[in-house]
Amino acid sequence: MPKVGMQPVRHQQLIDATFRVIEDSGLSDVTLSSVATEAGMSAGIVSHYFGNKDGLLEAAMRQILRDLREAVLFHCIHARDQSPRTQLRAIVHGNFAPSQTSPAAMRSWLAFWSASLNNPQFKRLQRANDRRLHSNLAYQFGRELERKNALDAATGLAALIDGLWLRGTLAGEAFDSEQALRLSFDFIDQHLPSSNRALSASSTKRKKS
Amino acid sequence: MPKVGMQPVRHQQLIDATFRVIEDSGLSDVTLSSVATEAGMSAGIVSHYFGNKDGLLEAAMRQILRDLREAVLFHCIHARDQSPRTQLRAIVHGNFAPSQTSPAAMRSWLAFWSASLNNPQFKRLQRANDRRLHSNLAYQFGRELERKNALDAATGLAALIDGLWLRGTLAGEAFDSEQALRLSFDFIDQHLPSSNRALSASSTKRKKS
Amino acid sequence: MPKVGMQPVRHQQLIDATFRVIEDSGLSDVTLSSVATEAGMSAGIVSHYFGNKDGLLEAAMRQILRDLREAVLFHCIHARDQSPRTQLRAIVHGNFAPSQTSPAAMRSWLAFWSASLNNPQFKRLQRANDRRLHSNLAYQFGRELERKNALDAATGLAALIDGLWLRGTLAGEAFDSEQALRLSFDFIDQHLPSSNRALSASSTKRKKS
Amino acid sequence: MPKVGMQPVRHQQLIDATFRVIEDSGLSDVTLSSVATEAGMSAGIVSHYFGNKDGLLEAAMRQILRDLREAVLFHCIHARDQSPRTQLRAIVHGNFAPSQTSPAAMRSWLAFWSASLNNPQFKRLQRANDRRLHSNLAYQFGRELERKNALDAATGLAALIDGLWLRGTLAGEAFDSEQALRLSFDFIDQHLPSSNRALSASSTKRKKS
DNA sequence: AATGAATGAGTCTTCATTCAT
DNA sequence: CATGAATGAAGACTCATTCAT
Repeated sequence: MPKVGMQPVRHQQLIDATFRVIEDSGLSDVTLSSVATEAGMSAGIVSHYFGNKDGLLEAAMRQILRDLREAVLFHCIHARDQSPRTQLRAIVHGNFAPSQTSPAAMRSWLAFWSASLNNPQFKRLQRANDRRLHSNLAYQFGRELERKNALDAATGLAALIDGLWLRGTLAGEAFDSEQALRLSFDFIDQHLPSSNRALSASSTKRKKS
Repeated sequence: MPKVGMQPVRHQQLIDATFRVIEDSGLSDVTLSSVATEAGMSAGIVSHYFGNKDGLLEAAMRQILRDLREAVLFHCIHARDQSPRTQLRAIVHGNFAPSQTSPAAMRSWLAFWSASLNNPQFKRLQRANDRRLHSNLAYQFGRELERKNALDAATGLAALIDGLWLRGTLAGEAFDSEQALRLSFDFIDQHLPSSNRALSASSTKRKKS
Repeated sequence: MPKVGMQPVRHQQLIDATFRVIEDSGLSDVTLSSVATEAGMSAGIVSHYFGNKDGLLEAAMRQILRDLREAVLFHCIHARDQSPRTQLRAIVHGNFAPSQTSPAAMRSWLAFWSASLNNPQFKRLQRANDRRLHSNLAYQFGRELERKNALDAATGLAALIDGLWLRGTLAGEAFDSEQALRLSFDFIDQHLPSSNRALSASSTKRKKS
Repeated sequence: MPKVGMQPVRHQQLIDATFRVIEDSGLSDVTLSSVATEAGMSAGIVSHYFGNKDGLLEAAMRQILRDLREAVLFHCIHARDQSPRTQLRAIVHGNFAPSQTSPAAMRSWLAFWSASLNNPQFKRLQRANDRRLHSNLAYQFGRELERKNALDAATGLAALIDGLWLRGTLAGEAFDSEQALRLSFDFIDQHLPSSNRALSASSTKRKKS
């Protein structure tokens, strides 16, 4: 009973199953069988839809990247205003969206990063993503800072975001989004001209002497 | 040609070979054969010395962690003075030491991080390392800041270091130590009380309007 | 050429191949490759069907045990009458049935016995089999003898059967079923009350003095 | 410090170690390393003394056979008298001597039997042993019975002994020597002319009707 | 005499992939 | 469209054996 239009559905089901396997046992346990079983399908199905294992993994990585893009876009669109500070905060928010801080997502990101070091295709996808974040941040910082400083601020904030995310992932506990946001916002405030910084509640205080 | 006292030598040769394989082809290509071949020995030798593959990988990870500890320690000991700012800079310096930013080291770190998500032993080692960095930073910040702010500054700087390191690794080009140091030092200066910050040459400048 | 419903067929083919290998070269030469080759299949097939080597061996042992049960049952059902003497003879007959005295069967039994000393699963199967034989014998002897004597007779006959079987196996020549039956039947006659024994033609004769 | 005359000592130590390994983990775990470790020596020592693994195992089997011969001989020599019945009992006693019913001995016998099916050298040793038992028994029975009957009695008693021994071994509990002796003695009494049998205390009793 | 370092062949097991149905 | 049987290559691990010291 061949059904028409099953392709996109099956694709999605298999990709979702892949993430569940990654979450449960890591990338090294992603076998075509385990994914097929997790998806409730037969062993040969993955090759049928994705050609081979790499095809599946690439599709999974593209999914993750798309999720991130959409999360960032969503926060930027729904931001209170278009000011650099608000937009920067929105970008940060998108990067720490639940879809990115779930255990499955965190494990997958790390796995893909690791894989990207030796897989040209993964590397391409991952670098495009890196550059997009940096360029978005640089654009917003650039609206208030000199280009050189804006680039540094963007590099710093991008690193801070990734670092917070990485340490959160490796910590083994649920991701502390609140702290991540606070530290990122502080960084933004400290780099944007002081008029904005005044609004920040969490400026660093000197120790009582 | 069996010689006595070869154990430590062979250990080191095999661990070095492991890093070379990781650098060339990634953790997933670390095979007992590939390591043995790289080391110019026979296939059974790894099990002979490390019990099994996990034993080898654990030894390799311990090596990396030890290298990092020693790099940090070295910079702290040889720092100009004991001031928080100098010591913080020394810690940063250690984390970006050549032994940590070589392609082999960067790939290995990423591989071990990824593996630590599903390997309890790796996770333990990695978390101990994370905590050491954070506690070192918190101690130095704590000499000038209130405890709460010191902890936040430590978390932020640790994240910034890891993030710079991570993005440098993924960038696929030689690591830009100079930039990493500059951005980290800026972070330190911006969190330590202003008397010290005045010395910083790279303060953020407002865009010429 | 994947066909549906091959499972039971393949199972049997592989078990048969296992027995052939045991017959030809002993249990220690039962290799997944050797079995697969003997069965005309590929190396990975055994794991596919039996999970692992132990699964195959256990299936083979179960087969042997089932064959014995069926041989005994067959002789008991087709026995001339239900008298203890006839039924005991039937049990003996079943134990020396051709399916149990073929070289393949004899080697396999010995191999499994040996293995059962260190393999709990094998030991369980083998002990259940031992107990069944003993309890069957004890039941029949019990119809004519006091319980204590019946148990002793059962133990003795079971031992005699196994011993004849064992020595026949180790002798290296074709199993002498006729002798085994005669000696076993004598044992039965000597333990059942004399009214039955009178029928026996092979009573022990005193040496002519 | 090379010592003279160590050879026989080392030989014995290694053979003893072999039996301990067989007792603990079965013949399949007898590796040159495990034996050497058990003997407190180095890995290469077995090859040094026995040439190769088969040499060790053959020496071990010879030891077991010698132990049996000596146990039988001991009981025959120290028997009360030279009557066939007493001598047959002595032979039985020897076969169930502690040195033969220890767990180590039982496991070793079974292992060697199994191995003898495919190892010509083992088969030779084992068959010589079988024949010796049978011929000893046949000689004693032959002093009272016609040759044909004596041979049958010998075959039956040999089988009974081996069967009792085998079932005792497989039972997994400590060997019940008392029962084995009683059943064997009964067999002897039932085959020797009745004048001797009258002495037997355990004649089979008819069930109370 | 004795050690133990080193080798390399052999075995079990896993898996991506193919393909007849 | 979908299944799952079958293959065969590759990897981890074991172990008998050799041999320089």
